[in-house]
Amino acid sequence: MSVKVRFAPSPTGVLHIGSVRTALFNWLFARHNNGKFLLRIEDTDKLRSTKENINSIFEILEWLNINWDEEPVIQSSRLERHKELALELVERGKAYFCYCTPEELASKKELSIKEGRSYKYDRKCRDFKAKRSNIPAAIRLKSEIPGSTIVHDIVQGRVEIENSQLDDLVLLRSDGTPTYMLSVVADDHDMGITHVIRGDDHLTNTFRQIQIYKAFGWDIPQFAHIPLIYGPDGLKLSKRHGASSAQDYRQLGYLPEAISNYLLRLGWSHGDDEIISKSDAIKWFDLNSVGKSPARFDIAKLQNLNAHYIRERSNESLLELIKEFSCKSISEDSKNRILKGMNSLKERARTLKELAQAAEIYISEPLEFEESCKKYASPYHLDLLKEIVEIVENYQQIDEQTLCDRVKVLAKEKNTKLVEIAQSIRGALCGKLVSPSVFEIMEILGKTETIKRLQRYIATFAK
RNA sequence: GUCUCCUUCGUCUAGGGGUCUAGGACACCGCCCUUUCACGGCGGCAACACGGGUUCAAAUCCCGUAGGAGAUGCCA
Repeated sequence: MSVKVRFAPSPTGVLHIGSVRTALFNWLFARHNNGKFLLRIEDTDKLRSTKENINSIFEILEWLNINWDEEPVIQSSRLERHKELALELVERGKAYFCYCTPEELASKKELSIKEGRSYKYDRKCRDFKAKRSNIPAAIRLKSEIPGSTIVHDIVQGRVEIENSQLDDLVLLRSDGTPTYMLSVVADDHDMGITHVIRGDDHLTNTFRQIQIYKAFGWDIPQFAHIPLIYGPDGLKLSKRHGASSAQDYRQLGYLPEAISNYLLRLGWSHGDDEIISKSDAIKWFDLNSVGKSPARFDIAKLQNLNAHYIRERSNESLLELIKEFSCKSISEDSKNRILKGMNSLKERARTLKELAQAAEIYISEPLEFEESCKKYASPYHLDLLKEIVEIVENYQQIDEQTLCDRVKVLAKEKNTKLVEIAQSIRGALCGKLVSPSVFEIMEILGKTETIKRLQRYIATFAK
C-alpha cells in the first residue's frame, strides 16, 4: 500500500512555525516513500477561519516549496457527510443523542472542580432509547468503558491509556455541526490517509479518535506524533516570543531553504550532518529517528544557516530578493553597482534585511554619519582625505588594486597606519565603519561619486 | 487534581551495556588572516537532572524522586 499523508491546518490565524515543521515532515515522509502529500483546510470554526488565512497558508507552503498532490480538501464542504456519519453511528447503537445543555454541563463541571474531583461527562443520556423530537440534541460516542486503548506511535512508541479515562465525546453538536474529532477521523478515512503525522499535542486525542475508528469498523492509520517547538524559555512558542509564524521569518529576511533546513534539524538528525539539501533530506528522512523530546527555537542557529544559504545564492537572485527589503527604489545604475559588490556584501549578511541595508551604500550617499565616524573625522583625518581626493582625481579610472597600493604608499609617506586612512574613507563613503573593502567600494562607485562623497564628508566635518 | 509524554554542553543533537578521557553544530572566548566588519583556518570553555538497583562493566537496562511539557471543550 502506498503512503498517503496530509497536512491539515486550520485557517484561524497565520501559519505557526511549528505547523510548518509538521507540514515539512509530512511532505518529506511522502516524498521519501514515493507517496502522496495532501492538504486539508480545517475551516469548521467559521468564526475564526478566513479566506486570507487560507490564502496565506497556500502562499507560504509554495514559498517553502512544499507542494501538494491533489486539490486541497476543504473540510467545511464535507459537513453533510459528517452529519450522516454521526447519525449512522446512532443507528448502529455506537452513539447516542445527548440532551444535556451546555449550561447544565458547565455547572456540573464547576461543581466537580470545586470538590477536587476530575471532571468527566456523567453519561446521563447514554441509555435513552429513542430520540425525543424537537429538542436540540448533540450526538455523543458510546465509548468503550472497560479495558484500555493502545497506540503504537512511530515516534512515541507504545502508549496506553485506560478507557475509564476517556469520556463520551461529542461527535455532532446540538446545532448539527460536526466536531473536530469526528471530522478528522472521517476525512482521514475518506481521503485514504495511511499515516497521520502531527504535533504531539494531539497524542491524547488519538485515543478518542481510535475509538471512533473502531465504532465505524474502519482501518486505523499509523500515527506519528512529533514534539512541539518551544520558545527559548521552554514554553510553547507563541507571539509572546516575538516572531512565531512562517510569515514573520519571511519578513525578517530568512530564506525558505534555511528555514526548512533548520526546522528539519530540530528534533531530527542524520549523523553529523548540519547543512542538508532538499534532495538529501528526502533521501534520508525517516520518522523513526525523530526525537521525542521537545526542542527550543534558537534564532542564532537559524541565522547561521541563513547566512550560509545567502552565500550559496546567486548574486542575481539576491538582488531580486532584497528589493522588497530596501526602503529605497533601486535604479539601473544602482543595480549594476550592487551586482558588482554582491560577492562581498553577501558574505557579511545573515538575513536579506541585513543584506538590503548593507547594499544601500551603492544606492545613495549616506544620509547621515554614525557617531563612530567622528573618530575618523578629525582635522588630521580630513587632511588625509584631501590627499585621497587628489589621488583619485589623478586617475582616469580607478580600480581596487591600484588604489589600495597607492594608499599604502601614502600611509607610509604620512607615517600613519593604513587603517587610519581606510576608516576615514569608509566613514565618508558609507556613513558607518563597517563595510566591505573601501577600495572595492571606490572602484564600484567610480571616480565621480567617490570624490563627491569624500568632499561632502570633508565639508560636513570641517566646520 | 487526573492521565500521557519528556530530561546528554547555554541551544540543537550523536550515542542504545565495555571503543566515552562523551563526538559534531550553533553561540561564546582566544589566536591567525586582515584597511573595518565578515568569510576562512586553528584552539578553548562547556553536558549524561537526582537517588537507588541490575551487571565484572551503565550516559546506555529497571525502579523511584524532582523538574518540564501536553491533554483533560458542544476549539481545532
